[in-house]
Amino acid sequence: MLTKVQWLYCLDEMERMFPDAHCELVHDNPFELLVATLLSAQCTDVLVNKVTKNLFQKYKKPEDYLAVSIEELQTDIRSIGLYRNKAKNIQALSKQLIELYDGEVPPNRDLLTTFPGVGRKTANVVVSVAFDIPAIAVDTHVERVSKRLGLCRWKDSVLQVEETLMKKTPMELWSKTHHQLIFFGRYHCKAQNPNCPECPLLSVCREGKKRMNKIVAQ
DNA sequence: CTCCCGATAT
DNA sequence: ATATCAGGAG
Repeated sequence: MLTKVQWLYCLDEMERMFPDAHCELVHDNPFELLVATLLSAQCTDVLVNKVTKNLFQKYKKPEDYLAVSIEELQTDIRSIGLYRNKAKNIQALSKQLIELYDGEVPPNRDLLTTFPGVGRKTANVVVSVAFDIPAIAVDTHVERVSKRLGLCRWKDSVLQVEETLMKKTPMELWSKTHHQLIFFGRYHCKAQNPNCPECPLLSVCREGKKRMNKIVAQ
């Protein structure tokens, strides 16, 4: 397991690697971020941005998503994948926003998770990015990197990973650390072929040292 | 646990 | 051909 000192070393190195890590989902307001994040499930943000570029010109407010048929909305987001669920969720979410929140996205994680298609990860992204509320959204990259490093156990749930990250990271760094973990996972510690030989975190990484030993043994 | 699902990288 | 992508719901 990583010690507190080793984790703080990782934070320092990731700051060197990705000093300007940020949310890469293009958006102009909390509602657009909510829709973009919902669309991003099991899909790259590059593809989400390609779709939302047109989508956000056509649909500005929750009412706009309810003014079209489900089939039309499906067609507008089809290239994203999982488009039937996502179209249904966007319309149901829009309806709930209008009826209960006057069309405004509530800046509260627990309220956000009551929306259809919005789980803890999506809610954490919205409160953190749109409202500057400290949170650590655990997506596939954050989970993989945390487990490879040995910050948490392989069997841990995403909620346990999030709790460990919050416990071991100073709260004022939560949002920045969250984005740096994503950049690190996306561009360096990739799911396929992680670049361990050139990794600044190799000296403290459980999985990295294991992989390097395998290479040396051959 | 399974299902939803198209686009892209390997 | 297969793995993976800013997951969530049943």
